[in-house]
Amino acid sequence: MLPIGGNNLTHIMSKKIIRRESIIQAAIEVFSKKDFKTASISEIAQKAGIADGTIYQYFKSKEDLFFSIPIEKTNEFRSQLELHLEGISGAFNKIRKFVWYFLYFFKTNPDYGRILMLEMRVSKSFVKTETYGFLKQSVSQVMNIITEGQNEGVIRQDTDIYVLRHLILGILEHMVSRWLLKEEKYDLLEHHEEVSRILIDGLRAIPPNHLT
Amino acid sequence: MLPIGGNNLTHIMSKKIIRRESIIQAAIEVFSKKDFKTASISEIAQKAGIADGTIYQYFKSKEDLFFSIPIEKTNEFRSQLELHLEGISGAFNKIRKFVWYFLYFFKTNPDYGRILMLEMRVSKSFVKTETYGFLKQSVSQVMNIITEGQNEGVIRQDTDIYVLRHLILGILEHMVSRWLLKEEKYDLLEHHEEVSRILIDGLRAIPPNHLT
Amino acid sequence: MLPIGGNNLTHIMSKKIIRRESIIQAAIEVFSKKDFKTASISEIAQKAGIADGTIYQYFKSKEDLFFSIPIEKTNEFRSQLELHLEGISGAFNKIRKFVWYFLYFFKTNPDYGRILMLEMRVSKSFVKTETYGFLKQSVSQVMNIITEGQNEGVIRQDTDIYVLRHLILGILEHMVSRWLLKEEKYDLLEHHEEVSRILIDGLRAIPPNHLT
Amino acid sequence: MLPIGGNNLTHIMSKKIIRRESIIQAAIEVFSKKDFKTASISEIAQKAGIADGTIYQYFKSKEDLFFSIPIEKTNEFRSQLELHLEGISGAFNKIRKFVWYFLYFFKTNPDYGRILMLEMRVSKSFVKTETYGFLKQSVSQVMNIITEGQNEGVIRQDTDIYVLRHLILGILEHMVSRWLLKEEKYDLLEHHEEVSRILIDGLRAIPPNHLT
DNA sequence: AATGAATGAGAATTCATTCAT
DNA sequence: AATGAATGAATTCTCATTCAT
Repeated sequence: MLPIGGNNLTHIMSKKIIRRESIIQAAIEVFSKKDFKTASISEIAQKAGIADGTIYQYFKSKEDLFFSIPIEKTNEFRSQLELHLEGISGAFNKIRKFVWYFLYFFKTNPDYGRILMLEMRVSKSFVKTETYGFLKQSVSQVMNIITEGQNEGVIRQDTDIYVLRHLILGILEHMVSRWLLKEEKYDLLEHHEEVSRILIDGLRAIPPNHLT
Repeated sequence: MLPIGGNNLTHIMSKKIIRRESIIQAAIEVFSKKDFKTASISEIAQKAGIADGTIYQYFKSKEDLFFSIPIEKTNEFRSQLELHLEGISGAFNKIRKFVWYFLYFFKTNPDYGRILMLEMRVSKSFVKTETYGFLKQSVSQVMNIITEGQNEGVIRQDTDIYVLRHLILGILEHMVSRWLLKEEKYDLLEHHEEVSRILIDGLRAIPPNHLT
Repeated sequence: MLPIGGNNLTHIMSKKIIRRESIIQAAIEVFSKKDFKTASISEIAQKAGIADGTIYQYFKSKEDLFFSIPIEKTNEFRSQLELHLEGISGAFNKIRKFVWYFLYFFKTNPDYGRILMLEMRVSKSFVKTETYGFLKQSVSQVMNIITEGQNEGVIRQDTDIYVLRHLILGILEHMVSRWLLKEEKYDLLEHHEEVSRILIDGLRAIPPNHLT
Repeated sequence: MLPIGGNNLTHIMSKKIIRRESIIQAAIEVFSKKDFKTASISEIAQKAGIADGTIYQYFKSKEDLFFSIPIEKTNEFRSQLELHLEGISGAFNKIRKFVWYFLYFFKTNPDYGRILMLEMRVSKSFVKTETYGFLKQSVSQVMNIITEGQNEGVIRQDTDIYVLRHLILGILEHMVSRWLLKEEKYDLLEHHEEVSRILIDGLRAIPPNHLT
């Protein structure tokens, strides 16, 4: 027979975790439709099926709840990306996969995309958050791939590595943002191959004879 | 001597126009520091040196005022850009100039940049505005340059022209946004040549032998 | 004919002052029935016949409104007291009058009394207010009377003057407080002569032969 | 050996009493820092090392807990006072001792003083409490002393005995209140002799020749 | 045309109290 | 008996907008 106390504790813990996650899920739905100021705690509580006050047992404030959203989502992104990159060799192949996965992730998480791309990414207070630091780390894989490509000799070394990262992420974030603003009316993955191709040609070492 | 009536009318008209512009100028200052919800009509009125109620003689609502900001700024951007492209031949040279001018414009207009890049570009209601359509036109020059390059045979034709445009603007907007969020702590023009080079290599027709 | 502008301005000013006073009057009524925390801005606004928000055009906050109450009341107290002391000579006669007037003032201003005696006088944050300093000044007349009596040689000089002041005010405040807590069921002025007599005997110089 | 059941019961009983007292002790600490409304049950529970809900096993409500505070403290005051008066003869000597003990008690119990003097003494609902009646009894010793003095012929009989009591308690309560509001920055006992002297001179029968 | 006083809807947050475990 | 999660009522203050002057 298992000890009742331990069992009970576990049960309570998981109940708390489940509720916390259900609040975050409700928050994602609400914040993806209205901006931070416009969205209301009441609406989130209602969607989560709990009382307004209960939210404050799990989060210090509306802002705390808001900034808690990316944390689990980022973990999901990062761990899945790792799986997808598994077994792929060559920097360019990895970049192709990264481009695809980035777009795929937001295609399948448009609500979260709206929050991250159209709200947070653009908020000065978010940049000061620790969540932001956490998020930046999470795309550090891009940096690794670039470095790998430079070591392989296939990616140009005449350019600041941060500039290259900005290029890649800038393009991808822009694509996702436009797609969301256009209300997801087309397939976000549609052009992923073309985009990869151009990106890779831009990054490639030993560029072709300049004619211009 | 001109008829007094007409003179008077002109005088009144210009007074109205001048006041309208002074309101917009005040709005740019205020909206660049606070987001749409946080900024207050009162503060704008105070900065413009008029009464709160007076703003409603010139603009239907807070939103109307907000969305009126880009119009004159866009005209300025477009006309100046034309001057800068004057006399330059070759699609790649024009792209280099466009990249430079785009960054230069926001380097010298950071307040407007904050509003356009960190607020409007990301607002669903803005996308539905006629101002948005107007803004899109204003970067149509990029499209012309791309087409020109394709006709010259120097820009790849295997890729959707809209995708190419997104690439260019996505990178530039991303650069400006990051710079603004980092509180303009570095020189926005710092990397403009590297960025142009990579962009052009990515766009270039007859890409080099693929080794990957 | 008087200048319209001036007339108009005066008119507006007095309207603002009148409204301010009507808010304070409503606040006195409400705060005298409920303590600071329990009383609500809504109730005050309703009693003043205006919208909740209007109060915030006249007072920065609930606290600001609360602490604004004593200011005009204190002015009233002080100026009336001066009139009542006019023409009275002799420190003891003045003390008798002061005792009478103090009790009389709160007998005729019980609502204000409840606020001052049962709320403010007992609040640590009030002691830090400038209103508190203002209030202390307002009873400085007591000090003058005591000093006068000491110079006349009729009031004892073996005791700290502040102690004497505390004695007088302590007794009077206590009488008012008890009377208010007992819901004004008896006449506050009932014992004013006895109290004066005892007080004066306590203060008197050349005390009688101590037998104890 | 005593029967186990009885022992156990006693044990349980005392455990309940001890916990009740520890809650009251925690309440004194918390209520002395914040007023009734501002103090929270949560904070009291935390300070007592128990769960919020547990408090409601010992007290009906927050108010009930609040008003339970003075009961034991009053018993302490009364019994100690009796000891201090023991063996002292003469009404004036007793008054001197009473003044001293009153101030001494609050000097050594400032937390309770804050609650009694700055909160309860001023609360209309407290006056209706049975605790209030109990408290009033506890200072009935003053009445006894006054009567004693009148019988001895040393205390004036031309004045209502309740007025005399109010005088004494009013002065003492005022002294304690001021001292607490001034954050105990000086010695509360500093002036106790002067105060006694003046009080006694005020109360004394056959007052000196009135010159006024 | 300009003013600015008045409006009143709206929202985050706190906390005493309950009750299932 | 003890717990502490959940409740939901209650309140201050802000601010876009209106409208009488």
